[in-house]
Amino acid sequence: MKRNTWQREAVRSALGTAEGFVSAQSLHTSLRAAGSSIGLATVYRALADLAVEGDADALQQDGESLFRACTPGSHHHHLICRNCGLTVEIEADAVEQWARTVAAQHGFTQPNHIVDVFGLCSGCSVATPAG
Amino acid sequence: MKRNTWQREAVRSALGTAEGFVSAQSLHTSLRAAGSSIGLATVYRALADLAVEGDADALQQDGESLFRACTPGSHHHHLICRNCGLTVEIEADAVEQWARTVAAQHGFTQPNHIVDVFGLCSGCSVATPAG
DNA sequence: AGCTTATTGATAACGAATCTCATTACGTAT
DNA sequence: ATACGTAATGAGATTCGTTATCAATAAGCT
Repeated sequence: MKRNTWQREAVRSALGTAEGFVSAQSLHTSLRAAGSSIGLATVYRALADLAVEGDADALQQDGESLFRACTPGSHHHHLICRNCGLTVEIEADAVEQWARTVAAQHGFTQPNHIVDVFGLCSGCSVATPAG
Repeated sequence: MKRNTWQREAVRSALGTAEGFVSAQSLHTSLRAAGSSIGLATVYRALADLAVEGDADALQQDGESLFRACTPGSHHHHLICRNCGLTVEIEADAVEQWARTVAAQHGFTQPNHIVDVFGLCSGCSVATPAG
């Protein structure tokens, strides 16, 4: 049976207040800095659960997994600022259909897809020269 | 100055003969099994170089980087079989434009994107029951 | 051939993520 | 309320992919 613990709620809450995608390690550091006694392994476990339940999105960058709270139940992708991590959820039916079509055209079944767009948000575009 | 070594060529060649995406570790193992004395660090370095030069594509899965030889100079994405690793290069101007448009709509500049489609190839679809 | 220095490779070091297992505490039954 | 079974926790050890170290090697130029 699945139990409700304050640790899970702390992770869920901390993930909700984070601006963009966060690593398990940095989330753990934040929680400890805020006075929590939560363990690192528990943060990893809670994040994995949230991702499975659909309450968090995950992406892999530089060999580490990053997580972010997301609106549950809806399939969407992300527009992420390379500089500050600001993230916008985007829906794209056109891309969903394109993925299905391309897969079918090559005889592939049960298609999945990974679609993420990175860039510099308007604020960081001003602060950072092009290059 | 950049130098040409038989090690680089061995990695390039081994990557070219691989069916789908391969990890640095497995590529190293293959090369050693074939009698080469190449070192693991060199394989990592060569793969990183190939990726930078645009002669190899990279993707991250389960916390490890996978590489694959690709047609240089062309921007494209991949349709990858989850089961056997068979990979098809796909071009999609529509997706490129969509990514640029979405980024611009939200004030993002210098857009990048990660787009990969996973599924079961026709062969594996037959062999593997749905689910 | 000689020289400069980029490259190599064995190994150590690093870091993210997982495993271990004794302890804790959630949820239910009493 | 109290007791109980067991899921969950957490400190530390462990695994595993990747990178850094550094002496030895060899590529490319003169």
